[in-house]
Amino acid sequence: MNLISKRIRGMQDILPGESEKWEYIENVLKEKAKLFGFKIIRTPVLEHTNLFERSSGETSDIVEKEMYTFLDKGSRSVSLRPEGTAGVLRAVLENGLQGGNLPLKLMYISSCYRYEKPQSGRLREFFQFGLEVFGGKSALADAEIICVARSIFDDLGIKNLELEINAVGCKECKGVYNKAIRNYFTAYEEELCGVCRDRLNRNPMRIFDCKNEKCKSISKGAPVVIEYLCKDCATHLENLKEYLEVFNIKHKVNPYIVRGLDYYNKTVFEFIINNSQSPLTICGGGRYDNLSKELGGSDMCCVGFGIGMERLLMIMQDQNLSFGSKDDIYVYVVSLGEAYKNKSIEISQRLRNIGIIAQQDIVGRNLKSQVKYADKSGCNYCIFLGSQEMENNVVKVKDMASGSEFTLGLGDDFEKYFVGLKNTKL
RNA sequence: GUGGAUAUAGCUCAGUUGGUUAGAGCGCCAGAUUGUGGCUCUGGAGGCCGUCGGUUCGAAUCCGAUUAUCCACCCCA
Repeated sequence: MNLISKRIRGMQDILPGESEKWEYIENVLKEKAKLFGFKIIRTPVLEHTNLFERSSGETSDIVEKEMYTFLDKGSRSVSLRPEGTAGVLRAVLENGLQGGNLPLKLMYISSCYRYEKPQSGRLREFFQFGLEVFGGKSALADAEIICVARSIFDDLGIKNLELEINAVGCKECKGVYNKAIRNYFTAYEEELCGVCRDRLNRNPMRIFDCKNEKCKSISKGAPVVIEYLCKDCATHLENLKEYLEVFNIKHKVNPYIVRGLDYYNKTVFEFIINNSQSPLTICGGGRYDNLSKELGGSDMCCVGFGIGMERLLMIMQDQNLSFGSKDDIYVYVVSLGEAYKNKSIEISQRLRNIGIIAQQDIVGRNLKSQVKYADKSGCNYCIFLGSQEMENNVVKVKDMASGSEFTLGLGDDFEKYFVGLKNTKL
């Protein structure tokens, strides 16, 4: 086929067969978050570019080379959101929700965009599920969202999942620590890889992320943030650990977790899958108490996380997990000629009115082809409507699984029968 | 951004040293069976051989460029 236009690079069509899996996961995510009092927020895909420059940091890779940024017709620089948090926080501040009933708990499923080289599990358009709690200073807020994540993964049946937490300190302890760590790495400057030498000046903590063996071994001897926490930050971490105990959530402290976005303070955490060749992070988040002020808002404590939907789906498929079972009933109304079309429309409508999926022939096929189509599209029951049935005001019902047939009157019994089927299936 | 592989029907792929009108399996549509799905048989539709250019009497096949996809690296949620 020679279409005049094809899918844009890095974009994905989610077709029936696949879309049901998304629907299932999204429902689990939303329902679970609702149980903790989270409400859905929807924000625009497009934001002014400076929002992301401020939130992610102007020198971050995301802003420097991965954003879809362009001028709109009024010559304003706008960008497709590369992540979910900034837009949500902007919306909260702009609509004055920070002055309302706090803590405010919000969730979202957003499409996000990054101009990267596409690879399996990393497309240019991707979906992120996120939770944010605004106005929660206590470590209980941190613990609670971690608990939501943990419960979601448990509900989905994800295996080999570990929670790692860390503290990256506040402005003060971060400053002291950055000095210490810069001193340490400067001693090894010659041995570091090129990228890390650059990191040494810009953001030395990121050296921990390097996969270069040499850099890794040097990192091992480096001082860790936890040893440099101020009293407040240290207490916060201790409280978090205690709350996690109460929630009965296993965790370990990994002092080397440094998340890509540098707006985090105090708590950072990741859920990591350990069954594959290399560990894979499927959920990352933390506290970002300073971002609200950074964006020009009032002082407000924030904590949140994001889950990459594509990655979550991939892991579930790798682990052969179930995406729920469909308990819908689907009935196909087979009519044996044009003369019975109107009646078949009426019957289909009666079924839909009681919440049963109903289809009928709309292309004028013969009986055999109608049944074939019905079967292939997964129908549970076929209803036959022909001259014999019309005369007696009945239909013939066929159970497609067993192949058995019986006659059903078109009075009230008709609805009663299918409602009954529905109830036994639930 | 770097390297490697690939591109032929809706899908998975054959296609000889360059040689008539481009092939199979699956899927799709229909018939065999004028009131019944899964099995079988028969027929049919569906192709600018990714795109552009070059070599040649002749290109799906050789050469160049370009685009896209996959894998690894780089980077990163």
